[in-house]
Amino acid sequence: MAITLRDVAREAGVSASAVSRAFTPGASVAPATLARIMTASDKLGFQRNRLAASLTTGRTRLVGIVADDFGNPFFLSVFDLMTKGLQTRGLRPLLVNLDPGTTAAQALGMLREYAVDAAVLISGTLPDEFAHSFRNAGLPVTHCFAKANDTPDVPQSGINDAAAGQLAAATLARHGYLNVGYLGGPEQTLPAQNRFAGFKTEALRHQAAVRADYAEAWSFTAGRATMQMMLAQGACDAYFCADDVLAIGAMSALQDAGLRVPQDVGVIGLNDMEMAGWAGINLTTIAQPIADIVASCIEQTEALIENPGMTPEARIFPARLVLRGTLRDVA
Amino acid sequence: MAITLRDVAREAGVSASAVSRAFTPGASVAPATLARIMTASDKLGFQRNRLAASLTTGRTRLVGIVADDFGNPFFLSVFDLMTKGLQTRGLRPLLVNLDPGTTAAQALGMLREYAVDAAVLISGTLPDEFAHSFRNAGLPVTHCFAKANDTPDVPQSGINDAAAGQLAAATLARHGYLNVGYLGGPEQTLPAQNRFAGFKTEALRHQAAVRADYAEAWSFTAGRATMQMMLAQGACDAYFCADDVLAIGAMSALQDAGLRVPQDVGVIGLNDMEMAGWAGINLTTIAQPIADIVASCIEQTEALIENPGMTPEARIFPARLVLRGTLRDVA
DNA sequence: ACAGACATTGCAACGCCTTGCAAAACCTTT
DNA sequence: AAAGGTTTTGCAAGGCGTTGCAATGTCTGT
Repeated sequence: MAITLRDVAREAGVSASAVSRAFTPGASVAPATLARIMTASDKLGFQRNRLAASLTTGRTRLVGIVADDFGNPFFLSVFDLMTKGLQTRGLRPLLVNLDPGTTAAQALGMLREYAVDAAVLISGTLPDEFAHSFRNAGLPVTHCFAKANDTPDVPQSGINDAAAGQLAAATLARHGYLNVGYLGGPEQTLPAQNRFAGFKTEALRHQAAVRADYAEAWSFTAGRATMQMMLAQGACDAYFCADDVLAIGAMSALQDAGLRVPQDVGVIGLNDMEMAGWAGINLTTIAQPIADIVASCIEQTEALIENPGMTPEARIFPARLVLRGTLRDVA
Repeated sequence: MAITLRDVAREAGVSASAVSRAFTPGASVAPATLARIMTASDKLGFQRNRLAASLTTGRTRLVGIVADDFGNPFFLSVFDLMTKGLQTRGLRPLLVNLDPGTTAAQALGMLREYAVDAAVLISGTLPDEFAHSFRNAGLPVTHCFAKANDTPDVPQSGINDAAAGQLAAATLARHGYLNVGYLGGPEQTLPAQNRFAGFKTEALRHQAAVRADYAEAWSFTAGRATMQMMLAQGACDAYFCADDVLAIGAMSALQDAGLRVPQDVGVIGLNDMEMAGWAGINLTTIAQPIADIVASCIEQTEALIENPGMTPEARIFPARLVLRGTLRDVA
């Protein structure tokens, strides 16, 4: 059916090895032979089968992308950057979309079945177990948007969540808010915890009163519902929402409660997803440098494939304040 | 390095064929043997290499997902459904993210290199050339959210864009709008054209005045900019925006111009993406039944893999009106 | 207990490509 | 023109599974 190496070899009057070498950068082929092979190959429409090649090379150039949150638009840009980034390096993304029931072992099975060269975890909410069990199985794995430990056991790239929380608190303090609330994502997720930790200590340093609540999910609806609950117990001056979608949901609850942002209440988000900049939302937020993070993660993945023994490093990128219209002016 | 069939065979004291058959549903293996093999396999942590298998079976169970719009949040749900749907059928999505420069031939190459069993095109804006050249190369291909011809040359699933446009026009008429505008996506894309065609004829049937403009992209910013232009030439009573993101952008422009929705101007979108239902947006829109469309497309893909000669069919799904708060009440 | 039917198993070849090795071809150099 | 050094090339084995075929084993009915 499909055209094989041998078809091309026959057509060009050379051996199969010659053809193989013609398609292997750096292999030794005489220019004239190369030309003949290329002509034959083009004529026949040959495309070498990377998977057959992988049998001997042990490399598929397939990278497993494992993700569990296709609900948050933030990740759309991440997938875009990630897939394009991999592609330009000649790597191909194989998607594994975890639904809540999927175990680490199952996910690992899906990846091993296709002999991926590496896996990258895209998620702030995936339990460590995934990274662990992949690594224990000898599968190179990196973590993108991870919790960012100092001594991680797999390479990771992301922001320092605690520092981002701290930045949020400092910003609110600078704008004169002294009674502040934290609206996190699901409590058992690391980012929700770490962002709060940084937020809290910094807020306390400014003598602010702090309260916290956690949404059921990183979603508009959950953010809105949680803010409604928080309001029932009295409003704060300002809220730090651990994610922009959460913040947008929260603002919708504030509006319904007749509170104006920023006149009555201040709001600051995190992620700086595209929507945060839309007129009508105009959310002040803390930006993750996602292009840098994704690029770094790809680099780490490539490095890890080359050298699986490499000691894992946490690459921390600076979060940046993006001032828009949801905080009152500095006094 | 990795555990192979033969390792398991040795451990279980059987031949390699036996092990292969143990993992092939429907093959003939004695229960006792099967049990021994499974024990050995579990003990060793064997995972069969589908890619090696594909060499002889000619099937990789890999499906290429080719998409070109990672900007529109609408597609996030589509990817979610598509990848999960494929996974549950034991198919694995290999992503090809087209950037504007990528040619059909390049995309085809990426897919053939990995011997995908089929490709599914997810996009309303991809030129026909992609479907054509894939099919000509003998690669089974289906089109999801396609223009939906009556006699397509590849299987496709989607709504009837013209009918959706018609529904929009009829809805606006029912709500008493007689001076209506159409805000489409890029003019050269089929959905933008077809939605307008249906919209226009139906609007004219109701004696409405119709005007149209096309945005540069299917994005908030483009929708907003286009609406600003349209307003400069005098406002209509109501607008049909060919996509929800466009509609949200348009509403932001309307608001800036001091026009209230729905009191001064009506807006109706298309897609019913999650965000359309958010409090604060509350967009009246026309829903695509995306779960059905995606499921149908997966079915078609499987069918096409089984039987590549199958005559392609266009499966058209009904678009449905979702009434929210951006049209004034029916008189 | 035996012929016949059927289920189970192993052998060996095959799928497509890569690669170590040795032979062949080509250049230099003297 | 021969020796010696480089490049190029082909051979053959190998990677991991599948599968047609023939051989073996098991069970049925009589």
